[in-house]
Amino acid sequence: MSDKRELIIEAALKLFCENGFQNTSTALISKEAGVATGTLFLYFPSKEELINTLYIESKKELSTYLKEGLSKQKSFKLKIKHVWMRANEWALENQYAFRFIHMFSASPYISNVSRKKVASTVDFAEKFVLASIKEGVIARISIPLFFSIFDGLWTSTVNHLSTLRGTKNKQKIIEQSFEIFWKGVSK
Amino acid sequence: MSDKRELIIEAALKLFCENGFQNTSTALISKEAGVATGTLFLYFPSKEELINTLYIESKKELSTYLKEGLSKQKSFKLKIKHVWMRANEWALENQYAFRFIHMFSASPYISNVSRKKVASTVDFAEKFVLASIKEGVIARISIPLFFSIFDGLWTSTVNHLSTLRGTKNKQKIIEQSFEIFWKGVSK
DNA sequence: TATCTTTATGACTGATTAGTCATGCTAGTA
DNA sequence: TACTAGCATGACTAATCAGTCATAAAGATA
Repeated sequence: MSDKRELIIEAALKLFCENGFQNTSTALISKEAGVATGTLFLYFPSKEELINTLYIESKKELSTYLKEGLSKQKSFKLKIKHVWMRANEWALENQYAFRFIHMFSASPYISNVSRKKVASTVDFAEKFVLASIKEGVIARISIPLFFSIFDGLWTSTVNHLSTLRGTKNKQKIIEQSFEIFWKGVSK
Repeated sequence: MSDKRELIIEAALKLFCENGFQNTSTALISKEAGVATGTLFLYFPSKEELINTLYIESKKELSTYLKEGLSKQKSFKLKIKHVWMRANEWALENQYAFRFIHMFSASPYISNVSRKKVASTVDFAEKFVLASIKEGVIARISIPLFFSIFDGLWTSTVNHLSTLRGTKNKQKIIEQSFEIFWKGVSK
């Protein structure tokens, strides 16, 4: 992957988060990235494609990060907690990417193409969540609802964290939120 | 309030939800509303102001709807459940307004002005949530985190509901989600 | 009916923007 | 040094859009 492509991605993520899709022109992105206006269209056929790519790649990065070290966790609770902790860590370390995913998910830009391309983001979790329901570890709810709740709690936790200062404080909130989630979904 | 103003608000809500802020021109909104392009600017000084107004008025409507009949509920759990049920009902009945609030909250458009103007949306709940924490009914978490979690779970529940068919099914999910929320936050 | 006020219209404009393309640059090869 | 291939440039353009304004219609008042 080219150096300039990466610069454009970084710049676009930042500007879209700070000013929204509407108020971020391709010229501005190029300027922020330190490349010519034409260069952007060398790597991305259109602004919309750039936005979709940003989403797909951010989701992939997140997914990879969540899976790392997962197999070491033995119990279902530990597995889920591992994913929870890493999801929150990732969001704090990649604030622009996190906010972008959030913005994009809420917007109607999501094309069917991108929806499908990232359908596998939580695939890895589906198996053990299903297994846990069968084992009676967690309440009898549908998998999509389970993921939806995880996602909603994750998002609101991170949004809450961004209003706080202090690393220790944040760690405490992340643990607290997980306990709330776990109390809620476990049997 | 003028008739045309209302038509513009309805049209704008619909189009913004369907096409996003970027791909919805003021001309298109006027056309959908059945008024002249100039008329929009008679009621709203700018597109941005229109967007802000949409947010503020939707939030106010929601807030009013949530408070209705609240005083009849005796226990804290019943009060919160009342708010939860009405929040979900409102979202299903006002899908565009709900999606708009969601979109807008995720976007950076939120100006400080609108943030302040709607700060009172959940004011009414603050008192009895605080009281309940003191009474030991719910876990010792901060009020903002409590509201953040409520909001996150509400949003993800409604998003999940929109993928389903059948009123009875939906009602079941709403109850299920509330139980998860309540198990999570209560002591 | 005549006069005044308010509300509505839509053609128009200045500014902005996504995307193009002819040209330039750089690095690899011989 | 001469040639080539592909990356990079930024001035340019066709299209679009937010917002204006001169004009007109509709209501109100007397």
